[in-house]
Formats: sequence, structure tokens, C-alpha cells
Amino acid sequence: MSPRLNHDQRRAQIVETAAALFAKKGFYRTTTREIARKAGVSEAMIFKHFARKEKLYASILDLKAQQEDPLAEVRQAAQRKDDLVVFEGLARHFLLRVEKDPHLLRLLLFSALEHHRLAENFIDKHVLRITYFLRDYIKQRVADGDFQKLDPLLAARSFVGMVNHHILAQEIFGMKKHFNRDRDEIIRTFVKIFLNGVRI
Amino acid sequence: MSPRLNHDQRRAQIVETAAALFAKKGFYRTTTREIARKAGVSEAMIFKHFARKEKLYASILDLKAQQEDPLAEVRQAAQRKDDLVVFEGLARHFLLRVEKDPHLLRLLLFSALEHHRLAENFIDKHVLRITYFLRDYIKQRVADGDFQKLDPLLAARSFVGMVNHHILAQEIFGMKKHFNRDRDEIIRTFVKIFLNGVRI
DNA sequence: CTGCTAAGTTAGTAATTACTTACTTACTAT
DNA sequence: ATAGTAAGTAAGTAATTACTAACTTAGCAG
Repeated sequence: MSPRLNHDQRRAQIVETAAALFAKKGFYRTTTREIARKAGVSEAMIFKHFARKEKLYASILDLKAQQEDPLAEVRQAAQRKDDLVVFEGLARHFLLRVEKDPHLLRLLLFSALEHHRLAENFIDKHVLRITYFLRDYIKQRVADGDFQKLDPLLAARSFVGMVNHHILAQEIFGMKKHFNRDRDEIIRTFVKIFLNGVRI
Repeated sequence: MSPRLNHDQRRAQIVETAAALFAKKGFYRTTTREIARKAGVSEAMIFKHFARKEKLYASILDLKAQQEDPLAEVRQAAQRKDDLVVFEGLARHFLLRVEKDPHLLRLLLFSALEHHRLAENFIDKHVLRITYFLRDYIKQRVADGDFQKLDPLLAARSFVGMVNHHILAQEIFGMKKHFNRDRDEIIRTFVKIFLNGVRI
């Protein structure tokens, strides 16, 4: 007989359990019954903590979106116009994130595919903001005369796309077994191609 | 009272209706009831044509995977080592495909996220094969001494990633309204960055 | 016209779903 | 020690699901 948890502990445990399941099967395909079973409580317990299944989902997305600003280090490098640190830092940020939080990527994709207004903020934080930051940086570097004249948003997407698609291929399309190169080599390759491609 | 359709016509119509729904909401979230309603037939009619919901799904994926080899033109250019045509052709192929078949992308993503063995062949055809083709081409161009020494698979992913992520951003992350540049300009930008980035 | 076949429907089924009600048990402060 | 409270459960509910059985109708060949 496992010991009783207090309100906050149990709540956190349910959220964690549910996050793993939502990431695995999506919101709709995950049943409250299954969440309860894996959390080791009765189904009714879940509804004591979250009035509806949607509230549980929302609190997961909130939690995941609340992580500290990943761009802090990168922003500093951007002020110094240190391209290498900006782009390597960004790529490393993306790659480390999936390593540390293996649920996040699938959670993000599911919430983008399933039509949830709940997920908008989440997507905004994890996809759009970073692209816009990079777009502005590239715009600046073009104005400086250090990068070629090209559409800053498209250039930003080029780089984000390299890294993101690599992650997608590895994690979602099942390439992890066939290809497992060193992280830093991956980062260097992408940054090299990109910077070489956009610099004057 | 709409006229009766013969076996093949009705079958095709059900498949088309279901494809749109599966693309919109995924396999599990799409109900046979809804497919029937949108196809204008009774639910039982669907099961006359497809013994199980899974068979219907399988026949959609088969249909979509059966399209003719998109790489025909690109393969010729690859033999001539005409980089520009290879990469522009590939990018154009990706972009045109989502324009022509707006369901395909979401169908692909759903089938990758939901765990269907049915979808393996489909994903293989639409994602992996093209990446491998490109990897082999790049390997050749590196051997020729025309491209820098870099991992061919990572380089292939760089390019596929640029285009794919752009499509994802537009279609899945809702950027279509905020950004709608000319297709050929997009292609030229990506190819320029990439070729400039990998060439000696 | 008639009878056969293929296209179609109606009205179910058992199983599963999110969620509720009414109850029981453990812990803690006095 | 015990009352009060918070943690927890058992056993439902109505709605929805994939799928079925038993039936009806349209169209066409003879």
C-alpha cells in the first residue's frame, strides 16, 4: 500500500503521468482511465484535481511553456554579433531540449495537429518566437553588410529548418537507430553550411 | 434523391471523403459515422466496402503512396551533375505537392505520430527515400571535389529540412496568413543558401 | 412485367468514453 | 483519543464508438 501523497505532490504526479501519455498518443486517444491506472490512483482522483480532461491538458502545456528563456545566452552573442555562438547556441538549445525532455516534441506536434486553442501559446513560445528572433538578427546582419541580401524570414527558416527537420527525422521518423552521430559534429555541420551559405 | 453509384464509384468517393477527415483529425478521432454522413451514405455502406476502419485507412495510404516517381526529372539532372536543377527540382516537388494535395502533409504527420505499422511504407516513400537519394548525390559531389567534405546525410537533411520546415511552418503552424512569398523566390533562396554553403 | 442482383438503409450491439455521486479511509491538531 | 479534514475509492451514468444483422429498394436483363 503506497503512502498517500498530499495535494500538490499528487497533482504533480498526475500531470507528469498525463504528459507522457499525451505525448505518446495525443490528447484524444489518451483516456482518463489510463492516466489513472499509470498514476496508480482511481479515475475519480483525477477529476478531484482537474475538473475536466482539458484542464489537465492545459496545465501541462502551461508548465512546458513556462521554462526559462532559452535565448538568454544567445541574445548576448547576438549583441556582440558573434554569429558562431548565435547559431551554434540555437542549434544546441534545440538538440538539448529533446534530449532532456523527450515528451516535448511529440506534445508540440500533437497539439499543432489536433485543433486546440489551448496549444497556441505553447506553439508560439516554442516555434514562432525563436524564428522571429533569428529573423531580426539576420535582418541586422544583412544591414551590416555581412550577410548577403536575402529574405530574413526565409533565411531564419532555413537554419531552424535544418535543425528541426533533423530532430524530426531522428525522433519521429525513426532514424535514431540508423544514424547516431555526435551532437557537436551535427551542430558544426549545420552552422557551417548555413553561415557559409549566407555570408558575403 | 441522389442517384446510386456503382461499387467502384462509391468506393472511391468514400476513400476521398475519409482521406480529408483523417487528414483533418487523424485516424482515431475520425468516426465512421462522420465519414458516412459527409459521404452521404449510411454507416453500414462503409463496412460493405471496407471490413474494418483500418482497411479504409490502409487503402488511403496505399493510394497516396502510389503516385508516380517524383524524382524522374531530378534523377536525370543528377546524372548530368546539374546541381541547380537537382535542388530546385526537389524543392519545387515538395512545394507543389502540398499545393496540389493539401491533405497529404497532415496525413503523413498523423500517421507518423499515431503508431501505425500501416504508415511505414507511406513514410518511407515520402520522406526517407528522397533523403537517401539526396545523400547519395551529395556523396558523389563530395567525391568529385565540387562539394566540401561533410557528412552526406546531414547535408541532405539540411536541404530537405529547409524546405520541409518551411512547409510545416506555413501549413501546420499557421504562418500562411502572415507570410505568402512567391514560390520561385522561396526555392531560389533555399537553393542559394545551400549550394553556396556546401560548394568549395 | 418479373425476378435477380447490387446498392442501400434501419435499428440495433457490446464496449468504451468522460465524468459524477456517494461513500470510506488515513492523517493531524487539539 | 477523537473529531475534522483531506486523500482516496467503488460503482455507477449517459453518450459515443466500431461494427452487424436483417431488411428494403432501384435498375436492368430476359
